[in-house]
Amino acid sequence: MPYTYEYPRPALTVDCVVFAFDPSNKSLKVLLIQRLADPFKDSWALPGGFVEMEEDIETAAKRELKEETSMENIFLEQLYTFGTLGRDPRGRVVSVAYYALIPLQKAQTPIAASDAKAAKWFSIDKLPPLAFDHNDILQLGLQRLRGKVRYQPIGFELLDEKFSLSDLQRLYETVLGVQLDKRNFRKKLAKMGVLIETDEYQQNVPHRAARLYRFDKEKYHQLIHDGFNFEL
Amino acid sequence: MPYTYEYPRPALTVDCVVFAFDPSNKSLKVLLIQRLADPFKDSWALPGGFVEMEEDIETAAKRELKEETSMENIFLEQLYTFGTLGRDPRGRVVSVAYYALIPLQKAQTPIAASDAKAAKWFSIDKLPPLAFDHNDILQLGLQRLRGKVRYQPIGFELLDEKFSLSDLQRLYETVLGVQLDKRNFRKKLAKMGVLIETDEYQQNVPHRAARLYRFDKEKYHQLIHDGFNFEL
DNA sequence: TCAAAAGTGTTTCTGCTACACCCATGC
DNA sequence: GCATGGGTGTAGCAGAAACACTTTTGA
Repeated sequence: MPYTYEYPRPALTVDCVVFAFDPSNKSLKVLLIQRLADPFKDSWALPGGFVEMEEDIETAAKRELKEETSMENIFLEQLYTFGTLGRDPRGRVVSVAYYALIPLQKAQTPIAASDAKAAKWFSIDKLPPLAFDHNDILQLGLQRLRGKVRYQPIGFELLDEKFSLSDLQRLYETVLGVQLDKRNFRKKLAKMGVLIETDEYQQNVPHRAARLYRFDKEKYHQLIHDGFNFEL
Repeated sequence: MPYTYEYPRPALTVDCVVFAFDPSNKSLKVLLIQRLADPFKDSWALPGGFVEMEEDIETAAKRELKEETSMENIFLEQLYTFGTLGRDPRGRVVSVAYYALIPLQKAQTPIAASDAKAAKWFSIDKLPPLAFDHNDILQLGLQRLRGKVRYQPIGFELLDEKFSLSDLQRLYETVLGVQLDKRNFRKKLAKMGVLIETDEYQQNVPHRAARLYRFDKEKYHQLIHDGFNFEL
């Protein structure tokens, strides 16, 4: 069933840089799949695939994500469109890259979809060589995450719905690669007033249990509307 | 000469949001073309066109820009890729949008390219209705410009190579939509040390002539390298 | 009782804000 | 000589940074 056009057209794909954060060892992780077929058979690559004709690009990205993680309602934003000649040995392929943030706790063990031999979380400082220009894409995603995390509250997307202040601090320290002062960090967040104190505490920890908080999206949007600026 | 593929493929285009700044009346301008053919014949639209098969996407954007403005070496950055179903009545068309910044002084009168009846600068607060989803694209470009101008020195791209401090201040006031204090603005810039004082002054002004400055790109990149952060 | 992390205030210092007058030039 | 924008310094204040000890819990 062939499709014919008057002028040549590139193929259109999506690729996803999926981040997760493990507070226990302060490591930022990326989801990779191992390719089942050539080109780059057995190489690790970003999850992705072709955009269907009757499907929005972002929908395609969500579909691919669901295949690998069985998760829906994931935080997802467009990152950049890669279309240099020769980036795919099969011919002209333009790829719209997205980045996604998911709470590691909720993420089940990743599933190898039909086009993958395996799917696995990799710590961003222990990455294997990647297929195509996927390393460029991944690095750009990382850069975007680091840039955006400090003036938009997207970091919360990497934590469970309820989290301790120390986990939040560990997240920021990891993503930004800095050391933060506990008291100043808490003071700043308290002043912003976008955290809701719950009555719950950590369970089964071998030390004093930390109180858990939730991010107050409503309040945040209201504050934004009034000209507030989230920062650090 | 038809081209045939096993699966259907969207057409790929580029669209450019081209900004310029007129310090004399503090207005931010956008370049629009008037469409020569259907769909949206006679409507105003962003300059753009199809991406050739053997051409990088950014190269396509530069080519389109050169056709309308006869300028090369323009500041150009990818903005977002628009691909919702139904955004073009002719069928599935995915458009990679770019935004460009050019110094109004250097820009000659825009030229209507082959696909355009006219090309004209519009002040962003007096825009005509636009074809396709081009208003969305334009607004996103504006948002990006406003967001980026405060922590990356891209504003200089909208000024001549040599400019007065007042022009620079007017630019920031216009883009950000705020009023700035002259002394504080100058103090901040002086402290950053990314401006080179020239020995030249404004010509033919009916008042004291302002000294002209240049942006020091070298110095800026060196400072960035040392962990400096441009802001405001 | 020990280990491990949670939780909590004050002081210092730096950087932002607010603010007004004289200067040079063209008409 | 007048109108127009160019150019310059200081004082007060708010917010960031630095910093150490007590509390709770499980083992």
